[in-house]
Amino acid sequence: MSSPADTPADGTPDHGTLPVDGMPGQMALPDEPEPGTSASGKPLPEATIARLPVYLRALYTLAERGTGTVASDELAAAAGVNSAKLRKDLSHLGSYGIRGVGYDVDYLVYQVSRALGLTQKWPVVIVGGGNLGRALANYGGFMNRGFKISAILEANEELVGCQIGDVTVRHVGDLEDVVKDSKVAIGVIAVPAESAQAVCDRLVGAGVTSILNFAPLVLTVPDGVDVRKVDLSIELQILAFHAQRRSAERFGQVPGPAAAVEAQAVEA
Amino acid sequence: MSSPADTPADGTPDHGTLPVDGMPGQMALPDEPEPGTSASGKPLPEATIARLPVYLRALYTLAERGTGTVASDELAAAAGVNSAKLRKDLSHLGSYGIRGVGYDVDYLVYQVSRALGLTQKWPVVIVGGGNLGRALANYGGFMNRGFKISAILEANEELVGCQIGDVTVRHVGDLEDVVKDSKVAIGVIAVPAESAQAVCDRLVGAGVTSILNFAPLVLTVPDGVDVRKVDLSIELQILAFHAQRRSAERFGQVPGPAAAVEAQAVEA
DNA sequence: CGCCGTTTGTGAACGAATGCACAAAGTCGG
DNA sequence: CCGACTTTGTGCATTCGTTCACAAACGGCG
Repeated sequence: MSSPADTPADGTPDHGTLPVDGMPGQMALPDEPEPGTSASGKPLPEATIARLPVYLRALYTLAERGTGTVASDELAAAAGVNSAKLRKDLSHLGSYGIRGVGYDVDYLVYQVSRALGLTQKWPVVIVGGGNLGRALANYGGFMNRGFKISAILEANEELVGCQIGDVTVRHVGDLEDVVKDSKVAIGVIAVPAESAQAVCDRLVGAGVTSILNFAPLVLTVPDGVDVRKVDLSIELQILAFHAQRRSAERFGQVPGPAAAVEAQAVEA
Repeated sequence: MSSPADTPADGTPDHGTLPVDGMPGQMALPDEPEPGTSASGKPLPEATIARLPVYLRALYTLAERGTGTVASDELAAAAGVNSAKLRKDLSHLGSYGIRGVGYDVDYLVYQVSRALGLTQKWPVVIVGGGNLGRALANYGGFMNRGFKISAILEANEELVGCQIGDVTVRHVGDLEDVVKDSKVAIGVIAVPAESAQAVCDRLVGAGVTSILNFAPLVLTVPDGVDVRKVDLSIELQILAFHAQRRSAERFGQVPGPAAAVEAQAVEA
């Protein structure tokens, strides 16, 4: 826990050549807050947690570009948020910036990763080897940082045995074995809505406590299981709402999709 | 409020055979609020807008099951939210429930659809014919309600000409033509991060004002263009955070993915 | 060594969203 | 026609999140 032996950026910080993955060499910290709690002992605000991955991605991009330190303004711009918000978010993790200078990129990558629990690789099982499952498996550089695909499972016999990335598709019957053998705690559901609840039940039964659901339905799970959903069409519908709203402002009355474009074309 | 000529469920409601698509027969309304504004003239809360698609999906499910009316409790349960929240959300659209009874399902489907601007079909162009683009095109019943895929565009010559669902993949060079010809107002970016900004610029240049971005980077757009992003890995990272937090509660110290499952197995 | 410009971290004001609890408004049975 | 029961719609208190604005802290320079 303690052992404040070395400073964050130890003596000669080797910016430029950076170990983008894993924690930098010997970065034991002054005092690190408990996982999941802010520096003050209070739990991290949910809104902050949701933004940390965005910051992390921006930080990786900066790191790859060789940026050693970054000010909150720049990082905020790269992440697409307000700089005050960014500073408050980061302050919940601890005081990891240097006044008058900014944040050490590598150091912050490590701190944010640690806060999110990504210093180790979580084994993940993807159920569903269709287009969506394949897209997920190939999400590449970002899926792989902090996660490892233990298996891709599929009911369709024809797909079993296929290679997706460096993972071979196995039959969904192996679900329980995979979860047990690889100590999988996170399951991803990428199957049609009809079979989603059944898959969910099996995942939970096998011991999975975190589920990411891509199927368009509300899953029922027992207490203690964490479900998050990603709906590919909800965001589209929100866009439609705003588009309608914008075009309704130009005209007096109800617009319709086509009118939206005409209005836009007229003004351009 | 005014002109109570026809009740929502007119005389003999033909529940069971329902025109799931489109607005029910002759449901002219007492007074409909402007698109994008609540019944009181104030704009709809953003949080409400984000939940309307969820309600809509739950309503469609109920409608297919032949449910004629539904109480806020049931609908809330089906949508996975608090019933008070649901009622408040719906009240922003207008007073479309019947006290002591509940909501007429078909009628509410129409009202929510109208609020979201889904009474007409928005033409959408999907850029990227990879796994993700295909998954989107096949999202089926929910992608199609309120949206119509004008084209799927792809740079890889080998994929051009393929059939995805009932749409033929065209070359990305046709982007401007497609947008112009079909009066597309919504573009979906499903290409690798490297080319996403370039695609975005072309979409905006062609007149698209709403963009749904699946590429893992922050897009830069001029004012007046609405961008929403869906990041397949962010939700996973949030799950990792909570999983870490849960397992940290059981033990005293920093856990790691494997420990999480062990803890879970022990208690089960 | 002390001053100056810069940038963080945060208290405080504001605004948005949630959830409670209940009156108003409807149905249904008698 | 009335009274009991059900369910909506909403005022209110509270919690959560955002934004402002500034003091405290840092590096660098003369």
